[in-house]
Amino acid sequence: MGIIKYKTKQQELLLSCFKAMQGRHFTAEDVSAYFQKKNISIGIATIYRQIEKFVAMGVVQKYFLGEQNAACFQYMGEECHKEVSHFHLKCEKCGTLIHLECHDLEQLSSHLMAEHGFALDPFRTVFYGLCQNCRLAG
Amino acid sequence: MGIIKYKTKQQELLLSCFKAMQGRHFTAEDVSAYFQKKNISIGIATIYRQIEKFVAMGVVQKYFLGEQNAACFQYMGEECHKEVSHFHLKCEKCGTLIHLECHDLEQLSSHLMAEHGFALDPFRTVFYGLCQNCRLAG
DNA sequence: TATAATTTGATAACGGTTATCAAATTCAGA
DNA sequence: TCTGAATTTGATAACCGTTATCAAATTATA
Repeated sequence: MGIIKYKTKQQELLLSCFKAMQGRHFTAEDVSAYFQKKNISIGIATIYRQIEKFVAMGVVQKYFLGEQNAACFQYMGEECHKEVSHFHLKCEKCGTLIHLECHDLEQLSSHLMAEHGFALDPFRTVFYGLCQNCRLAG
Repeated sequence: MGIIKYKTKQQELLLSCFKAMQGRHFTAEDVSAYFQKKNISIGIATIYRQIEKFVAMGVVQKYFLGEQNAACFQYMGEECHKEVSHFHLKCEKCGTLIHLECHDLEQLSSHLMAEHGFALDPFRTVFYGLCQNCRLAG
């Protein structure tokens, strides 16, 4: 008996939405808007509740992108992809979120573990700073 | 003409509170409680406003510690310490915040700049993961 | 089916933070 | 040291993302 005990059509709807947004980040509000555009009625509480269940199962990843921003989610595909490691850079100026798959950055994990005994969680860690555009613009 | 145009006693009070909390992190609520305990009346809006001014001046550093937690601040001392670079590790399990001054980590900044054009802001970036204690405790 | 367990959804509530705005304070010049 | 303009204060309303509430609807089980 997993986290989901009863299958509902809302869960199916959510999965279809996640697939439509595969590869992209989305907020609970994005999901709500997606269904409104399709004239499908689904309560915001249900969206939050179900997303959390998918997160608990590893089907959806949750990101905490600082300040009082809305939580950000991403569909991880049918199977669990907990092992795929990519990092996030967030521009403090324009707010752009950059996905970064860089092997050099795995050195970081190794270093933190070897020297500081710290097991980095790349899913939750966000690097803040200035993106190239904003930096050059001024 | 800097950020603070008129000197007020509330600013002095806040500075005295910051000094009393030197080295420790605190929330706006902590500051409010500090003054309540001393029977000093100061509005919560003023606390938030003034802290933001000190943050803008670099006298106080602001940290975003994930989820819907309150923002965390730290007094940086009399002078600006914008150049001193230390990183933060936050344990997802026990919540401990570890200050890390490690030169190897400056490689990270260099790498992000050189390879990805990204100017890392170490004050705002928090590394999430598991601290040694929690990792070994399982 | 009938029943119990669970989910849904409208909406109230929550918590940290920001906006509002009249009153108080600060500063500059006379 | 008064006067007036600029700024800050503080009580409180508003905001926004999220969670709690709870009766009604849905789902699984017998």
